[in-house]
Amino acid sequence: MRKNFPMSAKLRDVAEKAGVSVATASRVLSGSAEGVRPERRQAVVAAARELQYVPNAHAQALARSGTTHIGAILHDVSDPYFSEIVRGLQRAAVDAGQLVTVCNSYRDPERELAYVGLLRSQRIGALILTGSGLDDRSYSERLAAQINAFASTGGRPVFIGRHHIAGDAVLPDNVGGARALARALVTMGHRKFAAISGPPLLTTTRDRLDGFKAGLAEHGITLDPAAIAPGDFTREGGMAGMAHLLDAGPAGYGSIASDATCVFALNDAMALGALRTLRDRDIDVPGRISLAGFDDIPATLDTNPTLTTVRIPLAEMGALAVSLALEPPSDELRVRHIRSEVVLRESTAPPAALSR
Amino acid sequence: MRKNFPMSAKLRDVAEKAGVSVATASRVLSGSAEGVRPERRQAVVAAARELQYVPNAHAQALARSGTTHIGAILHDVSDPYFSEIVRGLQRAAVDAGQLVTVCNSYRDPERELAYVGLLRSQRIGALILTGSGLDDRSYSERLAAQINAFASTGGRPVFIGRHHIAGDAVLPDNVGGARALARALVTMGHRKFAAISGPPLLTTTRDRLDGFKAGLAEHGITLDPAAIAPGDFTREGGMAGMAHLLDAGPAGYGSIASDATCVFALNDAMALGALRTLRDRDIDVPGRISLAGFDDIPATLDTNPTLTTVRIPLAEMGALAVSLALEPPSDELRVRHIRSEVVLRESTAPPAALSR
DNA sequence: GAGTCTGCTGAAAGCGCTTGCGAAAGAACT
DNA sequence: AGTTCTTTCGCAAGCGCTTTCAGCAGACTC
Repeated sequence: MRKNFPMSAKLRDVAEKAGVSVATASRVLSGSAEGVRPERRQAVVAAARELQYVPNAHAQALARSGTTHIGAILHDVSDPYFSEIVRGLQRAAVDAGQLVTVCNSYRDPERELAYVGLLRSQRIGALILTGSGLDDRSYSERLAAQINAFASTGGRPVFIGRHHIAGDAVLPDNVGGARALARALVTMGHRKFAAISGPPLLTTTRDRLDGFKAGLAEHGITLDPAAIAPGDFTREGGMAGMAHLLDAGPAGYGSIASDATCVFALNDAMALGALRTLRDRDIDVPGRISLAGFDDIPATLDTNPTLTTVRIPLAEMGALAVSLALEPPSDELRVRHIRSEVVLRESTAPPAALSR
Repeated sequence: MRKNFPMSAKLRDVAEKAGVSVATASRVLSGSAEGVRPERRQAVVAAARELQYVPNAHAQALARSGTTHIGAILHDVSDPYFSEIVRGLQRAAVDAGQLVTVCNSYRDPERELAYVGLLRSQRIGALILTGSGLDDRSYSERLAAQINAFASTGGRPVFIGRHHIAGDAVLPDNVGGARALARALVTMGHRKFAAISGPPLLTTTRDRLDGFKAGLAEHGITLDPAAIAPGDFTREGGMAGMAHLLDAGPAGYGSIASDATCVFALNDAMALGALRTLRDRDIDVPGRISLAGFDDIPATLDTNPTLTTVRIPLAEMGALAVSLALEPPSDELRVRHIRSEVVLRESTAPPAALSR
């Protein structure tokens, strides 16, 4: 494709026009050499400008065997959680003169694996894998194989928010954050909880749920398994999850909502959905029921009531991942643990009837 | 950098292991040839798998002089407006087997120009420029030069939502949408309006403002220039803009809010911010004042009240841009006009005191 | 003024892959 | 068995750039 086009000027053209050899031209244009007489230097620069010369990055990559490209694989850029991360990634990457290729895996393991291959073939210098890891044997093994191969050829894999297979990692404190949230909620007066969970196989789901349970357990409270609605980390999932809690309720329990005074949605997107369902049914938040999310995506400030959540510094994590990727590799894997922080807002309040 | 690493397997290794020539290996691995005996074919495939062979995309790009990479330059991926577009872009690109490199320009013309160069040097096949164009002479000219050079070497530039310099374009109907919105608002009963504008140099700002004014004009209403607060298309800008309207008010007019019954924020992000300011001051929306935005980003559904806005199919526009970029080039520039649609939600209602 | 350095340059060898072209090896015909 | 087609392959020439290495001035020694 795109053949027989007046191919853009190449280094040779510049060299000819400047009356020097390609070697010299390369030296001045790629900056690597000071050892070129000023006059020629200028001649080359002038010729390059005149010809609108743009170096062929592929040729350069081939010749130098290395690129200035970073690959990032994540669930979906338009999901605020990831787009915040990407923002941090981008910023740090640009500062380091790197370009970023982002790929949406839509949480499809196969697609993710395919992207790893594609990105590897682009000879990216670093690969950043974001999003909860999947707790699946076959997948993990295949991914590990790819990652190892990548790393063994000098590539730098970095994981964000997921169990790291063979690379540095930036991990938010899901367990601790959820536990702290549970504590805060109990302190507020809540005793009966319900939750909207995430995809069962995601490690994030497990960590947050476990942390939350642990926090409750500290106060001798248990989370009834029947009060855990399935969810998928999307807004729609949150809507459905809340509806599930409200309608079906666990067999024999009647509606959960008439029982629980506080619902923990495992991420903000679902909390947003849950809030919508609640509003649609005219259920007062936090009057009748308190609601908390996790992540602290920007939208949590625009809801009414504003959403209580656990803040994790998404953009910073992205930036941190890039800097890890760009640091010279070390012998042992580096893991950066990121503190999470409970942010109490309007969507949670002491249970209305403090009777109990 | 990253030298002396056990470089990953190359085609030659695969060929040797399979006992064939690189030419043959290339043929089977790159699929371009059916003319290879099945047995050898399999031998090559097997060898490739065994060696974990990953083709070097740079070498391929160089040899074929062409890539399967699309570049996209936009304001900021984490801005919902753009992340929706990117989502559409990504989807369409993947379907076409293309990778996408996204670059955040942060609306900085210099950065944008620099990215065009960088992306060109990556020999991307298509370049998608998103976000409002800047109404600046020098910038336009330099960009046009770059774009023309790109196009003249077979590259396919496509513009989304901005005046196209020299490439196909996907344009939302900003003028028409804003006009329709104005009509709807007037029909609802409003007579006095205020607006929160965008960056003055952006064409989008002008189009939306002009459209809105035109809509009002149809009913003999004019928008007092003093009732137009400056804005910057961000949430914070919206907060400030609304505060400006509320506090400062135009000299001699007293507070705009005590006058206008409806505020049009030129995009949803600002509308969100405006809503926040309104809530902070306990000003009822739409009871005391109606509010409308533009774009219909997902977050408009999560506010309370939900936001009246003008819907433009962001994701579709992204996808459309990719398909334009991938179609064989035509002689004349193709321009796809995208219909926008007024979506009335809870944030607008007839003015409380229909006295007037 | 012969011998050494230093500083610039250019020739040329790749980087890993694709592909046009001719050769080899069968297949199909007299 | 000798010819003529087809297939199927491998050779080798790039793709555009970087970088080593050796060459050649001119600047320095003594």
